[in-house]
Amino acid sequence: MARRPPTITLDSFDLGILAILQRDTTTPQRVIGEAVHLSAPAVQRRIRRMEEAGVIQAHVAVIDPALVGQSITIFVEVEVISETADLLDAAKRDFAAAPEVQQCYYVTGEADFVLVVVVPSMAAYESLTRRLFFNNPNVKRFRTFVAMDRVKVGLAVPLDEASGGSTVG
Amino acid sequence: MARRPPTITLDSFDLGILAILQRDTTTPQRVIGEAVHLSAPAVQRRIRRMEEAGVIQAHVAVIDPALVGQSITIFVEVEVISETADLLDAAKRDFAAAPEVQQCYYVTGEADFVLVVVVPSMAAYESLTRRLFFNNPNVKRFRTFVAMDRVKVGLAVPLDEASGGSTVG
DNA sequence: TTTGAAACTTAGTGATG
DNA sequence: CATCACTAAGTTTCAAA
Repeated sequence: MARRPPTITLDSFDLGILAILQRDTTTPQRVIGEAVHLSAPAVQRRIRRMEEAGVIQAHVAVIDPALVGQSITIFVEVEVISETADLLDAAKRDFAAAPEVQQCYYVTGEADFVLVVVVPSMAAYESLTRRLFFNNPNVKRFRTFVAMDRVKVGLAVPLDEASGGSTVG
Repeated sequence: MARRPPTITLDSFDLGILAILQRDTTTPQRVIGEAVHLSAPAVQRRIRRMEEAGVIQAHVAVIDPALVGQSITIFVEVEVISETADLLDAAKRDFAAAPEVQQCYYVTGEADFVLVVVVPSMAAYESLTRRLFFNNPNVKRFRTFVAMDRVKVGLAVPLDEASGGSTVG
């Protein structure tokens, strides 16, 4: 596991680099350098520094689920009965462990968890609900929202390059 | 824009390659080749083919929102008044255009849209709700779920390598 | 058709000023 | 931080299965 120093300061160069990388990691460092007015080695040093700091968590390929036979995206709100720490942790582990679960957030509000699920069929989803929800005595209820259109999908973070720099701990 | 042929067949080699790339795009083709028992050029040809087919949509860096000053992730359910095609399209365009909106799905069920929003503060979120929801006469109501824990975040698709191959149109 | 081996080209990396 | 030199990876070519 990568160590994460408690704090890191990002200047506008770093934010400019991030803005490019979160759209296309294959961009040559030389081209990035031209865009942010820096040499390629300088760009590389900043990228490595941000990787070590945990700002850049990974470089991944984005796959179209429909083209690999996983054509259904479902949104699930889950409400639990008991919110004791250990029961919550158990639920988190169960949800996160399922490969069909793309994303899982523990939230405030009328629900306790929100999941984004990708499955090949409704039958597969039904099977998943049995495994994750009906089999879990701590799940009070869940609501299903089937996606008819993936209007916008991604993990891109808004990088307001306007603000000079950001120091975060 | 990349053209997308109507159909493509993926064999177990392709699925093996995808399984690696959606976790780490920086893996050298030579290493991928060793993992799936193929030479580096063969791996490269298959990657390019999948890119052209749209199976691989992009290669992106995953950024920790908290470390770039965007520390709040919010989940929003939106219900609209009228579901005519043009009003829906307008809503889709508005939501997708906002950089704070990381993901947007048009869904069935009690809500019409589900959004994943990333903002630096609740004030910024309030401002966003004014812009996207209160200003839009077609938005009936919306419900907010603030994420207290990002249990699992990613776009990784379940690739059941077990199934020999998949043909999708 | 698709593969693997080798040559080639380009990008990533480290040293120096 | 930029320039240069070096290494390693990505890419093309081509012959064979």
